[in-house]
Amino acid sequence: MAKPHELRERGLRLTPQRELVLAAVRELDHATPEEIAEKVRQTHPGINLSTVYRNLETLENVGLVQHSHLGHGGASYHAAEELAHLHLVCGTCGNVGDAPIETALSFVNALTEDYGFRTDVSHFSVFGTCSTCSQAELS
Amino acid sequence: MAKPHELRERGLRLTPQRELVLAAVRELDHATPEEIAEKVRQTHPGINLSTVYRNLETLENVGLVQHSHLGHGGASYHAAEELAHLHLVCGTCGNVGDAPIETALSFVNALTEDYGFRTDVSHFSVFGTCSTCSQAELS
DNA sequence: TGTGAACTTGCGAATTATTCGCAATTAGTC
DNA sequence: GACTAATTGCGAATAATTCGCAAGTTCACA
Ligand SMILES: [Mn+2]
Ligand SMILES: [Mn+2]
Ligand SMILES: [Zn+2]
Ligand SMILES: [Zn+2]
Repeated sequence: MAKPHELRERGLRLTPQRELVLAAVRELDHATPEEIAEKVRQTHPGINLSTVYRNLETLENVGLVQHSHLGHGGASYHAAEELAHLHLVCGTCGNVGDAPIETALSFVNALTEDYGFRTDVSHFSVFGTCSTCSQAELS
Repeated sequence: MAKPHELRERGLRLTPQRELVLAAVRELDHATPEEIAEKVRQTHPGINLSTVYRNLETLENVGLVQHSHLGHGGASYHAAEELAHLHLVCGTCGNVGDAPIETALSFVNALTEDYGFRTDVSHFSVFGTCSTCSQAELS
């Protein structure tokens, strides 16, 4: 995982920390910097949280990882090559569900046509109420 | 602005701070707690930031204000009675554009039908690249 | 194989955003 | 007016993220 040339190819130096951060992002899904740090510590206990933050930023700059917002703040990271999908976040129970990007296709196209706005579907979260919580509301 | 009974009706006590916070949310648009505090200070210089936070939470609980996320974190508040609209946030220049909710109608309906997910269109921000930045990219 | 410049890391401190605890102050009720 | 519960201000506590800097590493190249 995280072959050397993936990083060098993009002009990045290859350090154990950087490789491990990238590997962790790929293994975990929608992971926060803190969760990524924890994962990396299984192999490299000494890694500092600020190193994780710096590497996430660097890796995002060269397009190897991306972040999105699932909760009311903070960022979660995922591998860039991962299949893009929508996040349906329930504001009541906090659950995060997935949906294929195609669901948003006509919406995305409408924004492009009407405003010339190119939507990054994988970055935005869709907030609302999940079906479970909707039903519970009927009480 | 912020007539007494609006608050009492909902079981809230009427304090100058609370009235002013609500008034500020209505005058400003997409305001952060800090911006709201500043606005309130024009009339009531002594207000504490934590009072603003507490009142925003209280007002949101009774449905008078709502929050949404425009940037990469933090929350912005707006009056609940305000016409709901989408926020198109450009990740390149940071601009926040508006679009009518209708644009998302078929998308929202699809989520309801496929997942029973009731989308809160006014809460989610749509990330992407605005037309200006898209064009600038062609260089 | 060295060497050195540029890049990274660890560490602790600084920021920023938000929340808490608590005593003093008010608002609403009777 | 008197009482009770809600609210405020204040300062401290958290949490999340960023910075500065000295020490350690990586990589290019001699
Ligand atoms: Mn939110
Ligand atoms: Mn973001
Ligand atoms: Zn739910
Ligand atoms: Zn832009």
